[in-house]
Amino acid sequence: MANINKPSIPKGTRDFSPAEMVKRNYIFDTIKTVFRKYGYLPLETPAMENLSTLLGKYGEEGDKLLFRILNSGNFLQEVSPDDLKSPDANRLSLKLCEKGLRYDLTVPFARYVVQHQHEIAFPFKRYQIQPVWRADRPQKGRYREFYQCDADVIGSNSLLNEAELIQLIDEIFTRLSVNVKIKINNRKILAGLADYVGEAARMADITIAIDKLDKIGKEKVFGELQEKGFSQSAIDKIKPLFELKGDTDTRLNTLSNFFKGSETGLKGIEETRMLLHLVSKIFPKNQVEYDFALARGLNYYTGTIIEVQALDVEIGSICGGGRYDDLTGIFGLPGISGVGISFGADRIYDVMNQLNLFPQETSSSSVLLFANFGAKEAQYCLGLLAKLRKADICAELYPDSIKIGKQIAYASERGIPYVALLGENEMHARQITIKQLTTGEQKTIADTDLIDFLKQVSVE
RNA sequence: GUGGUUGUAGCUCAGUUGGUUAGAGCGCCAGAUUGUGGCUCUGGAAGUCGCCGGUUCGAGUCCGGUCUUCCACCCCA
Repeated sequence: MANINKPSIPKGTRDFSPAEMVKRNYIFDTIKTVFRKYGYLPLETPAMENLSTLLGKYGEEGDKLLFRILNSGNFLQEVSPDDLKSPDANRLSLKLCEKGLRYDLTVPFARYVVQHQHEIAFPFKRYQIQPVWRADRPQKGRYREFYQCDADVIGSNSLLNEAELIQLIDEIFTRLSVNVKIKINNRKILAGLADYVGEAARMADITIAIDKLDKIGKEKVFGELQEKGFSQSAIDKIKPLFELKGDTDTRLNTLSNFFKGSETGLKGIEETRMLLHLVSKIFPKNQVEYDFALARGLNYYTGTIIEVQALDVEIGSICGGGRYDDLTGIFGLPGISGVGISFGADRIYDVMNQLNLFPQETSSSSVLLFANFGAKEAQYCLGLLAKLRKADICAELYPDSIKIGKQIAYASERGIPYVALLGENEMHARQITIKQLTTGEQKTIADTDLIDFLKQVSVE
């Protein structure tokens, strides 16, 4: 084993083995099936986008996490000595790179909608399942390449869309047997809050701090607000809002008293009430609740925000989304409202793996392996194999004529349940000896009965 | 991006204050069994101790750098 260079993959990326792919595809297939059922159409966009499409859409933090692609050819052409001396690395990178890997699926989708606006029938419902890349520092459940499964509807203001998405979330997690809590909130309420404390311009800081409530507790949230320079009087005004008690109606009513002066805040409360009402009509199997502290980082959300949490495993959110009123405005098409959600397939995988929720499936699809007894016998098997395949039975022939024991061990390892032993004796008698690997049982049948035998066996 | 952490055989891990040829279990390969996997027995292969450099007569062990792993921040799926 003289390895010149140990092979490896970049930090935060993964290989998926066949066994893992079977499980991953189970998740993707479930999600896709439900997306289609609700009328969402497939869409794919390139792995790379122009940096101008991506920059500035995810906040300052997000810009840092974009993977940039070095220009081809003489990429130093545009660079001046001043650029190299400048402490602003970003300035240099803009001259070296004009493309970047996509950071999420929503922004490329917005780009697509604007670019193809004349071909699209609005409201446009699309789903998209593709990897995205972030130059984040990896941790458990956090990768630099991971898949997002998005469903968005753009070109409609109706809260029916939000309700439908919640129904869709509910159905997908029910199908996957993952117990979840679906939390909703509204950015307008958070804007109302910022309004209320007289810091309307600093809503982002407030929401980021509030988002941590679950994790660090309210004292630390106040501490963080203080650190960020909010006045004590502003913080004192926020405090009572953290003490909201009672059911959702009561809490929303209390809030609306606070927000009397804020039109936006009241609108948010109204929307939330309406959405909860609509959701009550679809009888979700999972819990749907209003969460005042839900904020979500992405700053393009303007209305409803949604986040889904697994109940039985400690992990970040496994699905999230919301309404963005003007995402396409940046690309020159203002006034089009959209709402969408994104499933984090990798985290869903982790959750299901920990809870053992994947259905039992063999990693091999073949039910039968013909052992290879030699050139003559192997050729004889080809005919039988062709018949099996014509009958849509997955079967294969071991390609090399090695020890039978090895071939059986191979089938066993592959999870193939039956091995056909067809040597000279069987060949002349037009028979097949079939060994079932789970039990070790073995019996000889006429070769004309093979298809019936396998069909019967696969029904069991 | 900040602070910490990890790396020894395919895998999980030992390896004493720096001292000969770096070990174990599992796995792998071969044979016992030339047409029968799992069990058993016998034998075997496999490691530039993450990488680069330094200190030393001597480094898996100490120091620096770098990459990787995981964790807490930041942020997020």
